[in-house]
Amino acid sequence: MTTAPLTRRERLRAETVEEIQTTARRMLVSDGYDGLSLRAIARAMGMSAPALYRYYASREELISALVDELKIELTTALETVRDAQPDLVGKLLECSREFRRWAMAHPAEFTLVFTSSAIGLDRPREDGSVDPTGERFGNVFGELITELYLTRPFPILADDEIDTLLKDQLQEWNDCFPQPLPLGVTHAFLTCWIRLYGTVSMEVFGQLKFALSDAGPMFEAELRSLGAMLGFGGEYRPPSA
Amino acid sequence: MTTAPLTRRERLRAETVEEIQTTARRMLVSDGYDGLSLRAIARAMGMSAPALYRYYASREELISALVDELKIELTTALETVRDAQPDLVGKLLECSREFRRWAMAHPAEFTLVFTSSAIGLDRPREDGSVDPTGERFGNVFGELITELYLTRPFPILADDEIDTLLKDQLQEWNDCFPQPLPLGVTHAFLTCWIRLYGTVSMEVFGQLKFALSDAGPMFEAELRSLGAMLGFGGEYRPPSA
DNA sequence: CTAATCTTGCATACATTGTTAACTAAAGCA
DNA sequence: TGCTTTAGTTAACAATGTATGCAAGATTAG
Repeated sequence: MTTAPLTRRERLRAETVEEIQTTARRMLVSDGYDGLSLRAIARAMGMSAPALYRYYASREELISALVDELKIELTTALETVRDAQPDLVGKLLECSREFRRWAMAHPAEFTLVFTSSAIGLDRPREDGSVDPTGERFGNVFGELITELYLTRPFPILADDEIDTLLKDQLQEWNDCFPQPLPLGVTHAFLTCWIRLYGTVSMEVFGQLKFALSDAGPMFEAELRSLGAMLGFGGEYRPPSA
Repeated sequence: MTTAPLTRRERLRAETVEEIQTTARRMLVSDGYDGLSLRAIARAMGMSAPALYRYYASREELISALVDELKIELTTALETVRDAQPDLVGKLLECSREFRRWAMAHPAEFTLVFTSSAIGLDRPREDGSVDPTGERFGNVFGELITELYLTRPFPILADDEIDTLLKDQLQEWNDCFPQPLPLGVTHAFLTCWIRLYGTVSMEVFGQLKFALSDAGPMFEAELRSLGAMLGFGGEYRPPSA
């Protein structure tokens, strides 16, 4: 983007902001969401609490920034895994696995990010624009499904098999895409995403414990089933690790 | 259960407990989870905050009790809808819809109940027993799927199509059931539950807004698809209302 | 180089929270 | 009648988010 000839002050400020974020994250991980207090962060940094107000207007804003940073980290992890895979099927399988891997490795962070709306963060942006971080995250899977369909189309619902009300909404969303796609593809993407997100979030939130002690194999089974739905069932392969 | 000849004091106490719960719920709905403070509840009841400690050992315990009451309310709503439907397909469709309906009508309560593990409530019970409320809730759908399979079996995975690790876990869970079932049924139940819960929770948590302005039609599409998976695709019927 | 300004931090203060302790009055029971 | 249990009170403590005003350092203008 814009080449940044940082002045000395700006550099120090950026470093402080960075330290605040990492400290906040450390507190989140060690003490949970409740331990994520301004004063605790300041204390851990050897600062006074009001000093943090030089960097964030409120605790809420600080946490929002943290959420954003975590979303970016997760997205970057997905993109890295994607770019390391040679073929499309590998990209889809490994990105899905990386999503779960990240969630399981960072349950506190995952919980914060994906319940931020429930906590009251993630208020709709005042200027009505789209959250760019969220969009970049969504694009990882969106682009993969798109490319999959364009290069080796999988069976989808015909337009007249989709309920009218749903069709209108899918159409509206579709209109935001760079290239137009059959609505059935959009629908398939949503279904897949619901199952992927559902499985992972239920596991992290402990909502599968009633049935499964380790949801990993169930996740793989879902993945296999999703692969079949997307027409590459035969090319499913277990995780390399 | 046990016939309860309530003494006067016990009756008054029960009424107070009841009032605390309803007040707490009112605060939750009006002010969100953050507004759910001991002092606010006491204030709204015209009591002093420490008085609440005669009824609950801590704020956390009070909220846990509220979560439990809400779970019971939701489960009862599901059971009522189930018992009002004459046939099995109707029970399954309408129970699923009632789950979503309750969630949409009570988003604050739904969020509290289904993120309670994320908040740190729902700690495993000290005596290692199973949460009876959770079990009763799970049984609603569990029993319906069971009866569905027993009366009109749907296609399931054969045992040797299920990964060994997963099979072991399903078997272990299966052993808790009154009647033994093929593991494929258990697996189908989990898949369905993940999609049902996934769709509803994502809608309530605002995680589908990026694509859909009203997730109702998508929910119906999921329901139709689940019905097909369970062998009653042809008998799908739209909501009566 | 000096003086004005901007930035970053501090200590203090305030209202609010969960929780504990000490106390009081009423209810129930011998 | 007297003793115990219960349900409530007020006062206090520690911790939180946040607002204010001040001091010292960094940066910049003249």
